[in-house]
Amino acid sequence: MELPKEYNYNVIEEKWMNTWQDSMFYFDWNSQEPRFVIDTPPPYPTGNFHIGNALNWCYIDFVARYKRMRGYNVMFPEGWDCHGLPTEVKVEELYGITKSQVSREEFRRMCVELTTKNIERMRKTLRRLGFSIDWSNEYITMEPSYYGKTQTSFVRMYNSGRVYQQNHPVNWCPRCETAIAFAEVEYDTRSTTLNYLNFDHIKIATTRPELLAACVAVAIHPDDERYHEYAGTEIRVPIFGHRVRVIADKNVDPSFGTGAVMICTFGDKQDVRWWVEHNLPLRKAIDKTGRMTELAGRYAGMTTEECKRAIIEDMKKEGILYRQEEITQNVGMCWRCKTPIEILSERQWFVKIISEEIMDTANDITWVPDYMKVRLENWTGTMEWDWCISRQRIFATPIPAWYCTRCGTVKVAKEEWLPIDPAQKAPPEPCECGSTELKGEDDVLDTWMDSSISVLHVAGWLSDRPLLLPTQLRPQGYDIIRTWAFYTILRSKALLDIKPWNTILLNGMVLGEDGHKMSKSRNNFVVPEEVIRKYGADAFRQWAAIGGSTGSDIIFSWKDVVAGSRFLQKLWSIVRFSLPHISDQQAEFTPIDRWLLSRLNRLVKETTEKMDAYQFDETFKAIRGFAWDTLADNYIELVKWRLYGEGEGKQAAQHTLFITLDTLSRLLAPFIPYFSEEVYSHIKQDSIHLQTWPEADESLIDEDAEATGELIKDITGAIRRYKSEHGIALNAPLRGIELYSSITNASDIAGAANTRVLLRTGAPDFEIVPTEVKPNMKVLGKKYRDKAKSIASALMSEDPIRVMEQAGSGSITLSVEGESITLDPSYLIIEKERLLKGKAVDVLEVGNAIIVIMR
RNA sequence: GGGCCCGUGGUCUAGUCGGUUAUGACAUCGCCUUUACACGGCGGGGAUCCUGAGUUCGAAUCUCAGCGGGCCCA
Repeated sequence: MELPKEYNYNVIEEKWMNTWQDSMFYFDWNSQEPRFVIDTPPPYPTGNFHIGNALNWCYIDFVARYKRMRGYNVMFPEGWDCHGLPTEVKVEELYGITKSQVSREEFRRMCVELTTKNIERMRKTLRRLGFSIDWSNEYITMEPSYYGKTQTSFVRMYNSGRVYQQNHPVNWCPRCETAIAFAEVEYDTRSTTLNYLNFDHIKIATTRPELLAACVAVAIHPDDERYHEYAGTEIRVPIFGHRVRVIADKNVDPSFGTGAVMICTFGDKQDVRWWVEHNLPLRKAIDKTGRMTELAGRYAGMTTEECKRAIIEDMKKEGILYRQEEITQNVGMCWRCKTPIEILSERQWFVKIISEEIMDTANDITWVPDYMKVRLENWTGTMEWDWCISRQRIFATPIPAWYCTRCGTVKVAKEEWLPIDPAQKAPPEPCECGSTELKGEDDVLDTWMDSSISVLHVAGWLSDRPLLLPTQLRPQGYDIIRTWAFYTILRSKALLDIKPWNTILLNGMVLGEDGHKMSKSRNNFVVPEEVIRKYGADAFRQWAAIGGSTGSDIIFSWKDVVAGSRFLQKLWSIVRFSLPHISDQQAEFTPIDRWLLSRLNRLVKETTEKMDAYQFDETFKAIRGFAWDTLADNYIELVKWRLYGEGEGKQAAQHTLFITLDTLSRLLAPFIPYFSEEVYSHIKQDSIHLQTWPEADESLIDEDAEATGELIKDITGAIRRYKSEHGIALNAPLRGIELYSSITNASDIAGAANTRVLLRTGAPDFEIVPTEVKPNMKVLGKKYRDKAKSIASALMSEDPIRVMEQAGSGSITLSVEGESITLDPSYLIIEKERLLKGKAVDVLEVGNAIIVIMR
């Protein structure tokens, strides 16, 4: 069968995509084989599987396919992390409504509908990219079967004291009107005004005069001579008139502003620290919508901005404000809407953070690359408050709790009631006080409460299956170490006291071609679908493999994708040439066959080691180098004459090609599944993806065979170059070649050169003239240390002819700085030139071989 | 302000437990249609290995400082 000249990736990829059965990649819950369970990141169903996800999934697929071929029972599940504000915002946009205009159930239904559609679109991209996902283990967090588990995890952690409800300062977005966790706070530098105010006899400086009503103390540094006499006294807050304590605290920076600061509830995190430490009262001046409360007197009802302007005006008039200056400061903002956050004290639900437990567990996990662990350490070290898990939103997992309207008791659901939406359903039993008047909790859970149990879900937690914890691999981007990795470790330990995974594999971010983060505004945005359409999934996957080392940021580059598609075409040409010639019949290998097989087995050994270390770039580059350079440009050129003829060695070449093609298909299978399947389908009637990874045959790795083969290859190359330089057609015969070398079988050289080759022993009758003596610093330096330099320069100034004569007798004696030194010839290299004695021949030298070409 | 990573031909990149001539790709220039491939082959040119200092017989590689870039965070 004649293969088409061009590799038509789109036709072939779609053919195999539609042929492959999902069941090929199902995890077998009953298997006795070693298992390899992957805690795949559940993407947010935006509808578009972006290129950063695609890089992450390529890594996962390389591993999943490789491990399957190594005999592991692999689970590569796919989850969807559905809940969250972005979908709420999108639904409001789509329907032109706000969420308060429809019922909660109706709004939730709209979100579910949109999410379902988005998931369907993203599934198509996942399939087209050739990912070997186990669709029998798909999960969707918005479904009751999943969020019921989220609720169970909540209930269990409540019962064990790891979840609690409390009035506590929380980060609050006044626009979204919800509490958020530290992980959701972004920081940006903004310029603002520092206002200097007269507080009776102390001057204070503040960037937030609108919080004057919330002032609960004034703090000064204990060693500050300007103020220390006032420590412990009371002072009147201007405008509002309430009296507050003056406290001394070493955390005050005396050089900032006036050296005196007002403590408010709450202007920033430091206020919260002081508030706790000095047991200060609470004054709430800002409400949940970002407006001033009754406490703010005549400013009540204003937004914080309006209040700030008004209070500044008033204070200027009254001579309280005496100076203003511009400063820059970092402002915490809501990750979603970029509104500056407030810190409000609210009754919220929290998860207790035990930093030591997280770090101990992290230390028991293998981090790839290892330095990424530091990011978790740094983040864990900065945790000051517990994780606030309640959110004032709709599209999320409901908190399964009720409040008794009579006695106020909080009733948390029993496990057997779950899943449940307390906003819609009353608890099946009355309050302890006997009342059946219970109001359901309106708050919902942070979406990370869903996704941080992904690992428990895939490991079979709360199912009738065995619990497969710890799982083998967590693959994820380094940008979500402080969230997903952190929370998952926390939850796995809190719920089951087991680490979630043995290994965490981090991928970098994908940057646009200009080296910046991809964004629509920079116009450097590329979507995977566009790449597939132009060059196919296998070319895209090659970019993911070789774009950079694991963990580093990777620039998307069209030329890498183009290079990938060219490699496919090159491979296709190799296959197209080889297929009519391959044979599984054994035969006596020639030196060049043994050379190729040795290199092939070395490749298998090397790629196996690199795959085990998750070094995809190095693995793929090694395979590509072998296929392109060793196999195509050298081996095939050397054995063509044998394959075309009918003589001795034909069978050996056919069998060598067969082994090589078979092995190469297997090595390529994890990276380019479509191409390797197509090739293998021409070799055997079976899927490459059900085959085993090749094993290196150590007996075929042979230094001598490689040295001999390398020499044959280099000699042939030199002859080819000679022809090229002399304008001789590459297949034209020469008059004759005489070869002085260690080679005993020159038939492939003769075949490739299309010229008779006479093997000669000894050396041709040339005059050998040394031209230069080079010291071998590697050995010389080690032995003679600080003397090496002067020996080297003495060597180089010696007469090369004299040195060569001495080297012939076994040792070289030199005078170095008045001292006589005897060197072994191995300490130096003598560059030589061979002069002809007027013969009608050309001479080429390759290593120790001398090629004499009859003109 | 702290932490992490990175600075290698025009561009991107390998190498780095110190040691001859620094890897490869793309681009560029020259030659070549030889029955797998011109999306190819062969060859050439092109690098202060960011800067400075130190350690060492010897530094792209180790140490320190600086400059520049990216990311995470306060």
